[in-house]
Amino acid sequence: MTQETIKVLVVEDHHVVRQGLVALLNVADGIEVVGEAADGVEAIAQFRKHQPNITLTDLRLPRLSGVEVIQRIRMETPQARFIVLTTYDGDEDIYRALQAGARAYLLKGMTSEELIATIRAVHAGKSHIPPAIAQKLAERMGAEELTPREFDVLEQIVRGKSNKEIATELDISEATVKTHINSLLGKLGVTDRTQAATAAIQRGIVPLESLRKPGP
Amino acid sequence: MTQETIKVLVVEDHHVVRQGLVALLNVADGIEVVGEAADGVEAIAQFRKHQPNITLTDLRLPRLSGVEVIQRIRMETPQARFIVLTTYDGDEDIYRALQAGARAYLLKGMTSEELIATIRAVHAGKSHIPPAIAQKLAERMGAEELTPREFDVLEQIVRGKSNKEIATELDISEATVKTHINSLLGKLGVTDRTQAATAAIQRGIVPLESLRKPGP
DNA sequence: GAGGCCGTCCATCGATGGTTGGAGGTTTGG
DNA sequence: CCAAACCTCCAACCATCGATGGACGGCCTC
Repeated sequence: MTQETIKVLVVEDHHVVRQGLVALLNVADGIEVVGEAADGVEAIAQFRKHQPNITLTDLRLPRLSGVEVIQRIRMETPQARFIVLTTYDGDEDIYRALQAGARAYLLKGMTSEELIATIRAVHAGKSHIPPAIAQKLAERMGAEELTPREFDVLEQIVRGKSNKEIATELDISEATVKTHINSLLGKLGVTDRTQAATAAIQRGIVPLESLRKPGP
Repeated sequence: MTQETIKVLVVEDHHVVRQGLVALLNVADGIEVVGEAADGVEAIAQFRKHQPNITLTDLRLPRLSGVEVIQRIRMETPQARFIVLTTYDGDEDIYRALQAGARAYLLKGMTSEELIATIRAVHAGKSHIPPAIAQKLAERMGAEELTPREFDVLEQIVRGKSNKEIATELDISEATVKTHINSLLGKLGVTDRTQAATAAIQRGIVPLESLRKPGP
């Protein structure tokens, strides 16, 4: 069965979690951790260096997000295989990760047996999406895509800006802001800006970290 | 130095993270993991059974939150010592954990050396709060406490309810709702309900998980 | 080139939200 | 017992928001 060992790259920014994962995987039969990375840039460097069979990665990473890591690596190595392992389960994250080419999406709550089984399965060419995740994905699929402009407006709403402020910020009229809001409310399936803000956060459309300060 | 081994209870709901922590701690000198728990109720049972010197716990747990676990255990065993280890850094969480009697608050990003050093320090009777956390705590200290009623209203705001709906829900007049909102806006240092909602989520005043559905 | 989608703009209107400045009742703690 | 903090309610005002129904040019695709 396990005639060849599976080379795994572990990408995770929390030290203790990463060390734990490495420890877990290294005792597993036929799996060898060939590299570790604590952020997106490092992840790409480590990938180039070790050419792992499987890259196990978190989504929220410093410097480059997990999705970006997947996209960039697949540009140079399309056959690379990815498993996303994260705490978050916002629809948008799942969608984007799978869209980018991840073969599996696991939540950190799963057991190490499941993790190892998934690594073997993905290495064997299969995909694996747990039912709970598939469910969310299905919901997300039915939803309409926000246009770039609507996204800009939504972001400002989450930052607590008024229509007038958004108009100034994006250099458009307040009427236009209202138009965008109106259509994004519909797409998100909500009825006012406050609901839009919480929905955006919950679904991971606007990452909570981006709220701290950074202006455009 | 380490004449006696420190007995540690690890409370963490994510399997892989917990296994990782246990693996890390067990190789450390003078530290022994005497029990593990995946939720709050189990944590209390394990504590009673093993009487650990240190309880290392996450805050977000199924069934009983980390804060509740700390409070309940300290009722029967006031000298119990707690280290909170979490991914989240909302001001409110930090405040409540420390308030409940935690001796240290660490983010999962820290190295295993730091973790082990902190366990030793806390066991030796010291407290340890990293500077970044102390900073947040200081901010939170300057803020006024929300009254229970204001909290109720805030929760409804986060759920996207209108003033009228909140009035019905809490069985008070819309005027009263407005009064509460007015005063909570002031306390949170924001100017409208949308900002109040995002601030509440960011600071951990209203947990994001509570948004899924559960009515009163 | 016709139909779509997008982004921009507009006006109007009713609904909702936030401000101000009261006022009365309760509970709690010194 | 009194003060302080809380909860409740009110009215009336203005600002903001969201809904509606257009309108126009640009761009892409078929």
